[in-house]
Amino acid sequence: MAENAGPAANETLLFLTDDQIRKGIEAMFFAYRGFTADPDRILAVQGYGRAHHRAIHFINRSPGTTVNNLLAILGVTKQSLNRVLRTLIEDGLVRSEVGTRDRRERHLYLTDAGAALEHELSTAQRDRMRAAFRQAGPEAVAGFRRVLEAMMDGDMRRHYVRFRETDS
Amino acid sequence: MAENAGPAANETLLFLTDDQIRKGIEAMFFAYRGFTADPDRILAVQGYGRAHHRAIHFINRSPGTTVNNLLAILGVTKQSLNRVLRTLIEDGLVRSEVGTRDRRERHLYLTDAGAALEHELSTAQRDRMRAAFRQAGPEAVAGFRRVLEAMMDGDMRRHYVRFRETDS
DNA sequence: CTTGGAATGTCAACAAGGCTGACATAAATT
DNA sequence: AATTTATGTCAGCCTTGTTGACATTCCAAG
Repeated sequence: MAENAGPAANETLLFLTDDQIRKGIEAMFFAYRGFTADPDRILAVQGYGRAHHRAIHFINRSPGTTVNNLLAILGVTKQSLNRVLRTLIEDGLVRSEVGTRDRRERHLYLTDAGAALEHELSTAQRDRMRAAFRQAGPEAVAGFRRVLEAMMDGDMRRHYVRFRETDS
Repeated sequence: MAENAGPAANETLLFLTDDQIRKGIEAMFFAYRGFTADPDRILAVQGYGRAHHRAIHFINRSPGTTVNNLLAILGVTKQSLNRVLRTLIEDGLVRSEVGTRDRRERHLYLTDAGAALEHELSTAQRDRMRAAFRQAGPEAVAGFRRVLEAMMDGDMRRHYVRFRETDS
């Protein structure tokens, strides 16, 4: 959208000094901690971890997604995901259905209990994000998103962009 | 789910819809993966992990910092930090000096080898951050920082803000 | 139709790096 | 002298990453 063809070049490039870059790096580090803090607290009570949250989030995001699909998004090994998935299924939060078209595939859905936990987690995380957005203002939010999108690996950006298409 | 204000506020608060918030959440998730990907690759070769990177980063940022200081910044237990620190000291990347003013304290410094690894890691991470900053532009970077600062926990923001001053 | 390879998912075992609890030691403080 | 503070260590647990081995299913070539 808005392009940065603005002021004099030396002014503009101040934001690219090593010191500014390092400040950005530390901002990512500290902010990510805040980003995960609230869900982590909820998950700890139930004996789950961040991996469970990620699985629940993306199953909720794409009901009926396959294990392979989830692997590509989460970027972990299938064995690692499978362990998390197994506990979620055993605990009745996730339902796994054998594919009809291809019976090797397992399609994943949240149960009512799973949806309830998802809601609790995402509410906590959204509350913090919403407060930060509100405090920073709409233009800052647009910039936040532009920088983050530029920071993603290409294949991850693909997953991110694909999700965007589902909105309005 | 939506915590939208009245219809009149709709236009100005579009960036606070649940859908926008969710995009921000997923942007954080995917971007953080990119953020750590390059250092992770370097660290894996040397047999280190992200915990070593964090220790090295903050020792480099505040040479002579104490163990307790580092604990507060990193937000881990001393047992956990000590394990990482011990390997770094054994491998000759970090030097631990008994404090002169208070001889209970250990002041931490990077050795030349430690500084070399730090430089390799931060170069990789900075390159990506710089590319993202350049691509997004200065206004976006300002917004990025504003949102991240608002997302931090209060005590973490304290460490973040303090980084310019000579610490301890 | 059969068979071999590819895709998908599961089980087992191991390592990194969090955590808690208990305890030791040395130095500073009261 | 007693207590508190800063640090280090041992033991053991949990989550979550890894690889290796293996079962099941599908599909396509022979």
